[in-house]
Amino acid sequence: MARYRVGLETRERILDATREVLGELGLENATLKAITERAEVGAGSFYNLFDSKEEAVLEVLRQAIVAVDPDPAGVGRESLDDLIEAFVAFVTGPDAALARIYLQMASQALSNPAVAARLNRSHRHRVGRFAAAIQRESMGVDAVEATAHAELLLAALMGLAFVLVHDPLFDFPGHAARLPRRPGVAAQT
Amino acid sequence: MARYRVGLETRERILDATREVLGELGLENATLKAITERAEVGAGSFYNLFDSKEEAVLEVLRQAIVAVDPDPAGVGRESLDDLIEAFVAFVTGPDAALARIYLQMASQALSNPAVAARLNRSHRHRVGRFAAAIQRESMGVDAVEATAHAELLLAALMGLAFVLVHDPLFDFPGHAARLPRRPGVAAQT
DNA sequence: CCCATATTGTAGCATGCACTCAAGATCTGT
DNA sequence: ACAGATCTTGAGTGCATGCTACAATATGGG
Repeated sequence: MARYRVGLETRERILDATREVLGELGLENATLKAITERAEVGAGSFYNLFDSKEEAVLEVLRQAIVAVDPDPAGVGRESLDDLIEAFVAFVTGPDAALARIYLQMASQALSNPAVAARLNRSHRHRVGRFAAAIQRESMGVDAVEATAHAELLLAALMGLAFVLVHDPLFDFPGHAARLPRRPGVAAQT
Repeated sequence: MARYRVGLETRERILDATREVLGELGLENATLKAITERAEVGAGSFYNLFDSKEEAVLEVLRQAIVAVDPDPAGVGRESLDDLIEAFVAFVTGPDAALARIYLQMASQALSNPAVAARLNRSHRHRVGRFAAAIQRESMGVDAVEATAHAELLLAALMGLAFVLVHDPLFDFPGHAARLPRRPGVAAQT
């Protein structure tokens, strides 16, 4: 739709505003008014560049899903520390808005099967990456054990991220650093 | 407001319906219509027993916060296994609706400081209980270390609970059982 | 038997939302 | 500089939905 330079710039400005609003106010309050006011554009301008509000929102949600699992080129090479560090950077870095959006999606999915399925795929993929790194670093660990540990690590990272969002003073990087890098002793049967 | 037996019963029925609707449809879709239909009650009847919709909803949210941290009498006595088991029971047992509601609140809180503060208090209290149990069972662990480990355990439990909600086939109890009961080796500095 | 309470469901009111449109401003290639 | 395409505006439309009140009827209980 956008052909002129100004149009493309406005489009970006609207997407930025959408991302900020989603991160700060949540999906529910991400109304057209909130987005257009933040972007400093008229409603008509929005609809010149997007077919619907949904279109802009979905674009940002896609960004969030991608951002949580960055650098796909590194698959098969990166260390567990790298992966954890990347997650910490995702949550505490400049993309924190996307992280908040991702967490919101996680709960939004409670009552939205389509979102849940999408997140699940993304989640399983990340579990695979973590598990592969674990196996690479801790030999003698079989795939099942590595996957289980990966699941624990990711669950803990997500849980810690929630605490951080509720309490901005929470030392997220410190706790993430304490996470056990290799599977612990087997659980009692 | 309710004086007669039938009134009190209807009140309970409405609260049950509110809990179910909140768990299944989420806070957003917990409309008066949804609640009264589920409870098989007219709208007027609802307002004879509650002053507002908010009143019923808040009552259920309170239930969820209490349910996540049960048996306050046991404080100072229970084992870490007990605490973890209680959380597993909370998430997988008959109160699963309350668990889902609790998880929803966790994200609702992203854009609601009042809710966030309330959850934070509840969370810190549970961290304290977990940390105390850890110290009781693993001697030689100082309070700081125990608290940090408690934070990790609770974060992991929350994270695993989210996975379970997204994927009903997820083996939540199995993964919870794998959680390390004592702090691991100190993190690298 | 009588009054207090409970129940119904429709109607009212307000709100807020996504989206449209006609008119004028701005761009950009030529 | 021109002309047509693109961009922008912002009040306005229509719709959906929500919460709540009310007057009439039914039920409970002492």
